[in-house]
Amino acid sequence: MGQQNKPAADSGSRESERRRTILRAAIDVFARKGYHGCRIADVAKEAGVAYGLVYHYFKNKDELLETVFDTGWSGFVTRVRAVVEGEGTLAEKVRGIVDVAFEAYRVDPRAVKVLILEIARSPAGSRINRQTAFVDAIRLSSGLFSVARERGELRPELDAHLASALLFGNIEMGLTAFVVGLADARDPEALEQAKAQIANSFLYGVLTGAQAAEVSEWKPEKSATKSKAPKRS
Amino acid sequence: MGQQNKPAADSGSRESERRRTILRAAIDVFARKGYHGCRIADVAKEAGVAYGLVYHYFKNKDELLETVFDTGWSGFVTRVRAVVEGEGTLAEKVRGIVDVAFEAYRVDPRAVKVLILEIARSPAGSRINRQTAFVDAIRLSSGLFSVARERGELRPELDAHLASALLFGNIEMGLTAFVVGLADARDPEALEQAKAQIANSFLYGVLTGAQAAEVSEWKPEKSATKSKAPKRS
DNA sequence: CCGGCGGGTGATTCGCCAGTCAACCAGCGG
DNA sequence: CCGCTGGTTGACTGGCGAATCACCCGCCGG
Repeated sequence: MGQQNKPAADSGSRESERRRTILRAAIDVFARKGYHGCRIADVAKEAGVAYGLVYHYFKNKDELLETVFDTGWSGFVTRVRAVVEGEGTLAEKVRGIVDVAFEAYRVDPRAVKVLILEIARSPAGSRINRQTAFVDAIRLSSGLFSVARERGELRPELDAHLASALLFGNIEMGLTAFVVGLADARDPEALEQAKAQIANSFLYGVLTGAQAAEVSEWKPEKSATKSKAPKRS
Repeated sequence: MGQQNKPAADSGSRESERRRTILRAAIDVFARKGYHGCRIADVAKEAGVAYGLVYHYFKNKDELLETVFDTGWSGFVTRVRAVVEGEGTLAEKVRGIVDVAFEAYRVDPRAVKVLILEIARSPAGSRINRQTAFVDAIRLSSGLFSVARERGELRPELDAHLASALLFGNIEMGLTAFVVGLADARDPEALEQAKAQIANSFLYGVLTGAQAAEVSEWKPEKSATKSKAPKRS
């Protein structure tokens, strides 16, 4: 009986509704109690399904986490790649990447929380090398910086990898501030502002003088939000 | 050496030799296998003591982790505070903070690894709010930036808290690169370079033009020796 | 010499939770 | 109407590991 109607088999295409429900529930519970702090029973209850069903769709707890990771991360990387490979100046692309990250957070804060808090730094355990994944993202955008450096847009003393790492460091820390509650996540104003500040200070920090001058002139064009924040100086 | 009675009682002063051995072992094992991946038995074996003795010195596994955290983090914060409250320009202090972090890594990479990978972002679980601790550090140095902004050294549109968060984000990401193996930790040259790049790109990113100009002139005075920043006490 | 005390030991206990499995139920084709 | 198939259920179990506890031993004071 070489049968393999395993729902997991055709990944991505049309997984059952149930599977997605469980995945969703897993994200929520992980976000609330952490991977180690949550029981499969919790996930099942959250999803409103029987305990055993979780194991019908996922081999084990690790695979569940792994799937959460793959889903979220691959979506992110895909969008980042689109930005990296698209048209635009370095500055525009950097802004683009920051946008992607913050948009992801706006759309689904809990998923981002899980990615940041649970997965990004997590020691040995399951098979997935999240470190590899993380490193891949850094490498992906580091190409951007090598090119820019050759063009003389980047401070020559900067290492491309490090620059890339710093960008993600900034983004991650900015998001962490929200995740952790340092900043108010429900305030869209705050999000916009943080986004702009992260991109700007990173660009100022990394570009050569000539390029940096242009940064100052940049204004957020699409004011989906209200006018720029009145900053008291 | 003098002998002391309740080991746990007088915290910090002179805890028994044994207690410290166990703590040390815990750090090593946590660094190797992660908090959740390690058994108390592993810690005991690593320390070369009996299983039960661990419970003689620590109430439970959580308290063990908590102690690791407190020890490492408070040391770090103390040094950071010294820098913050010491003499010097903003740029010098920023460099000082970066120094403190990297020096800590140089001295005890494994402890730093545990702090970064296991504790810094870790969800609900034990009592300690590491998040609070983290936030405290950010607040601590954010004062630096408020002052700097009033003096006009800082780009006026920057939020002091965010700037501070970004600094730690940069540092953390830089260290993570080593912890994770992206960069070669055994190369002291690489460490020095990363340090300089982090400090510089952050400063460029955050300072006003006038101040930033001075950054370019800065040179690491000694490659082998540490900077003038108050190093270990 | 005795007894008590505090550091030190490690087999035992005990609760928890991932993962299993037999039974259940809807639909459907014959 | 029957029986098969595949999604669905939840009681159950097996192992694992945190925490306990009864015991050990060297020292000190009386």
